[in-house]
Amino acid sequence: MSVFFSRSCEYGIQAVLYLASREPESPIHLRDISNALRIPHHFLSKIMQTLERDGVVISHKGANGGFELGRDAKEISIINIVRAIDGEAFLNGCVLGFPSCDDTAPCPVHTLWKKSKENISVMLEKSSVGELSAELGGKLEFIKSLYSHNNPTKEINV
Amino acid sequence: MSVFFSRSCEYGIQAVLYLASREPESPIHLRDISNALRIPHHFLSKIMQTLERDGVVISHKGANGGFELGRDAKEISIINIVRAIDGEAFLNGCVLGFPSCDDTAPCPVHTLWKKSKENISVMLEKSSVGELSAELGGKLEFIKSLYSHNNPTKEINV
DNA sequence: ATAAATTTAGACTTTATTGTCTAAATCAAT
DNA sequence: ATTGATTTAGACAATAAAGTCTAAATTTAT
Repeated sequence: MSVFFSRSCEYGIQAVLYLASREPESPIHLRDISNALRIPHHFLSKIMQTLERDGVVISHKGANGGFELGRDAKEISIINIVRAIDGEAFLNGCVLGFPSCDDTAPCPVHTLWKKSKENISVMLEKSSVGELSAELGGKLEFIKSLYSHNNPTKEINV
Repeated sequence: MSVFFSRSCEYGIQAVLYLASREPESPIHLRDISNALRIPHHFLSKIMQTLERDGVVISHKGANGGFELGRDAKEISIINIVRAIDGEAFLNGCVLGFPSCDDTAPCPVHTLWKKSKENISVMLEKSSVGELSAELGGKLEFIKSLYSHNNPTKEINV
């Protein structure tokens, strides 16, 4: 697991990037996403529901259903996904776990950690998933390549 | 819990900082540490054993036993504690969980994350626990103050 | 209307982490 | 030697996170 996000959150970010990479197709079936990203189908289902409630994605039920981005890809940042899934507390709190650590009673690494947090916030806020997927040359090639070393052809979670 | 370290790791860092802050006293009883830091006694015991195996601390059994730093406080960095407890993988791997993300096949935030990682590495490597506890005006006052809002006097884990 | 495809819901299982409890081993002081 | 204080060991429990399974609800297409 990432040092930073829960696995649910990782999956959510991956799925939204995948949707962005396939625009303007839509909607995309959950099974397409879970197959492409090797994410357990029903697990991803719950994550997508969370993102739906938060407006990050829109779901369409029934035959020919699926998911699409909730708004323009340029208007969705990673932070929106993280907030929806891991909540607000992910960048609050002392990195060493001291309960009352703050600017007035800082823990030993408080100042250093603050700088790192700023960098991370920039990473999460400033780039939209539209930009992120476009930078990679668009489309879904980058995601496919990220799995090519492991399971070249096999589909799972069927 | 921290966004970054396991709770075990948080406790380990806190405990080592506490030892550094009380130098040159030694050894310090486990119960002193767990009381001061509100850490479950036997849980901390296992963490200290892990740190002992890694040479970060030295234990003394029996009456008048306790723990002391395994070497000069200037020679111990947070990274040493993290490596001992959370292992090597904590800063490896893709922050989005893509299994083959690397410089040649980067995920969308690979480059941005790399910069953040560098900042965090500096934080963890460059400052020794000696410096960190000294910067705070020495001694353990900073740690006491970090709990003063909660349980002013009560001792737990007895 | 019916059937097929899909999302939604919720119970359940598995696994990892965190925390608790009891007892044994070790050492210092008397 | 005995006692008391302490670390060490390991079984166990509680909680949270991750993953699986079955069935219901919804929608499109025929």
